[in-house]
Amino acid sequence: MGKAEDTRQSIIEQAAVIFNKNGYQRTSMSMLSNAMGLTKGAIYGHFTDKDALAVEAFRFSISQVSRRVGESLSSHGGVLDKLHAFARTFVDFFEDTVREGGCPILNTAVDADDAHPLLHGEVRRVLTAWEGRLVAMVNAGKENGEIRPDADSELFATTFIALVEGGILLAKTVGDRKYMERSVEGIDLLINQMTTVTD
Amino acid sequence: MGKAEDTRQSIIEQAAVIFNKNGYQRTSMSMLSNAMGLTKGAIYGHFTDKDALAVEAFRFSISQVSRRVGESLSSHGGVLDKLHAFARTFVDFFEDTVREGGCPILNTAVDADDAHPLLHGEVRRVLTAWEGRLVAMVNAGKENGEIRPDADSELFATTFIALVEGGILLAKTVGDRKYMERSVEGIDLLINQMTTVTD
DNA sequence: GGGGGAATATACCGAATGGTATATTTCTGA
DNA sequence: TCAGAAATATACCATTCGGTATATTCCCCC
Repeated sequence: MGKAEDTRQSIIEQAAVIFNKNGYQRTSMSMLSNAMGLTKGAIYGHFTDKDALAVEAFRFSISQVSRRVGESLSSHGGVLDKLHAFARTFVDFFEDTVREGGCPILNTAVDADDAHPLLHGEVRRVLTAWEGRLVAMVNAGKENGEIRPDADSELFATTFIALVEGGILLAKTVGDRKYMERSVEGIDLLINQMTTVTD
Repeated sequence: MGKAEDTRQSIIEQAAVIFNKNGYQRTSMSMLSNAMGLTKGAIYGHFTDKDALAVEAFRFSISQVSRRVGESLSSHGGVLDKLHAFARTFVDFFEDTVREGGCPILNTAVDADDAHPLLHGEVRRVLTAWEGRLVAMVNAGKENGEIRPDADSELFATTFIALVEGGILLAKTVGDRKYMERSVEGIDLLINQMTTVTD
């Protein structure tokens, strides 16, 4: 509704970047409040505690990525084209991703280990949803004949995600986007394997 | 030399696990000292500050992984066998890895982001060394005829590392080692592609 | 154009942080 | 064996942490 809701949303969006850049633990409530020109009292008026804000911030980050991916896929008709575009998105937005602190899934998965069950659950849910989406795409490709019926959709989904996240890790850590490009090239290879007959 | 050196080494080895389990930031010096039955004064007698200890602990963790990998590879003669065994090692030791807090490379790369240049440099060095080792193995395979001369060794090295790290991330976060197995299966596929003629 | 409630600021809490100066214990070599 | 040095413990520092009670300001509706 009114101003309060705007403030709340603004806190989430700003916190999302700061959390992602610095990690959950290194991000203090004072850091957040200072960065957005508010006081801790104001923030705690909108969120019960640091964890609750972190969860909302993480969800927002994920929704942003989903939006981008959705836009990339919408301009492609075939399943194969969509899969290639899906992978290519992570190369296209690599610089933006780095600027905003890296992949929120990767960061949160490592950061939220055991110590933060709420965040851990969020990441786990996002990862399995991502996997399910890829499996569904491959199955759709099998139905319309674009993909061989005996292609292993689960194997593909796992390697897709692993290559994307591993590629981001490598590229960001070493500081060279070529690692991201190579990882996506590897995904392209796997996509092609699901179409042509190989033994 | 004497007892002091033993104590120092013991501190490093115990700190390695605790750092890896809890992350750099969440691991406090009191936590470390309590866990190993020492006091902070004793630890600070051996290390100038938390960062110095963290670097030594990271190096120790890496040396442990290297040792394991080295043992796995030593029993295989051919390059292809060595590459398969290299990948398989990460499946074989997956449970141990999880028990000790996950992959130290993955954890430290995400944790040491910008804020800890020393640790960041360590991870970067380890990753490029890993890449170099893989490239060298592939090149050796080209020379002895096990691998096609036109195989892309850099592409292979990058996807190998990305799949291993991404696989660990997925398997540990979702809590199912099948993701690790699938990632390594993906590596096997890529190895086979470098031997048989495909277009 | 106020009155009232919502939104924000202020000031503080106890606990924990990384780190240190100094006291005490333990080990080692002559 | 025992003196001196090396290793460890004790007690403390200033700062920061997440969080909160209360005071103050702002905004919306009658």
